[in-house]
Amino acid sequence: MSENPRGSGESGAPGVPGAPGALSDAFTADCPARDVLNHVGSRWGVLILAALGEGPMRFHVLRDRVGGISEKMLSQNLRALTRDGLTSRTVEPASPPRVTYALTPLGHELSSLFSGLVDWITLRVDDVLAAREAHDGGH
Amino acid sequence: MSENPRGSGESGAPGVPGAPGALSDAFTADCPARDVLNHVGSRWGVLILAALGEGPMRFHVLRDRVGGISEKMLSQNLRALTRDGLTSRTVEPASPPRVTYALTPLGHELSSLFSGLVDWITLRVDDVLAAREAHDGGH
DNA sequence: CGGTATCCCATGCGATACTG
DNA sequence: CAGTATCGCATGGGATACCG
Repeated sequence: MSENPRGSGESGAPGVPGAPGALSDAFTADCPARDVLNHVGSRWGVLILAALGEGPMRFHVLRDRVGGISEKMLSQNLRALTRDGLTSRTVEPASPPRVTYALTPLGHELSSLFSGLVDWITLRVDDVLAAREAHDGGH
Repeated sequence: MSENPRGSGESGAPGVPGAPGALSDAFTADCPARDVLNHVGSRWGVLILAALGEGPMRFHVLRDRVGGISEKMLSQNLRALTRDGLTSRTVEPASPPRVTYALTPLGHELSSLFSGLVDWITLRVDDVLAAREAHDGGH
């Protein structure tokens, strides 16, 4: 994403980025919170964290659990999540190398939120589909 | 929302979209739930729904609230969300046209989840940043 | 098994301009 | 005010091939 040319000219928006101890929320364009949101709320981030909420998993198990993800994307997202302190990577030295990913305490909090999201979608997907058809058909 | 429920777990045969009685969750690649997740969990979808959780808003107010969004993206996302039955679009016939967007009951449920996410990020962004610096510095 | 590197295309998204 | 249309590029992300 690019810089916001208008800067922080938000009217009434809470949080001034850069101010010491200021409350910076994800609604503000130029603040770190937005960056974290884009990481974590990416196409695969949600599913990976939600999957790891079910327990630690090895690479291929995780790849299996998150349907449709490529190894490249899994690896890439996992590195980003580990860098952000949300997941941990543990290597057990064995003849077949054994790498396990797990949630950190920080990641566990997020995982709970995302599990809630996944659950909501499972519950409401029919309603959304019905609304979509009603909208397309009726219009 | 759920603490850590296995509610979204796989029950029986996974990965067969359209199978009668099959529970289709967002972990499955080719199911509608995944599609909904990608819509709703997009870069702007989260912020738009979270913003509308504060109350109905007109176009430019919403554009102001969601820092950095272009009018094109706002319009595009708003149409998608309305099509999915998550937001409503109300036009008041006036000399300056007055259009107000609001959450539907369905959208309100999602908005609550996303507000939780935004709040979490606001709370934990410092921890993530610290972890990132520790990772980069130590590496 | 658990990755990384390269190629390449699809599309998300911003900038700009135009409309009712 | 509240959008839509068009252009163009940066990025996301799949396919494939290769490495420890």
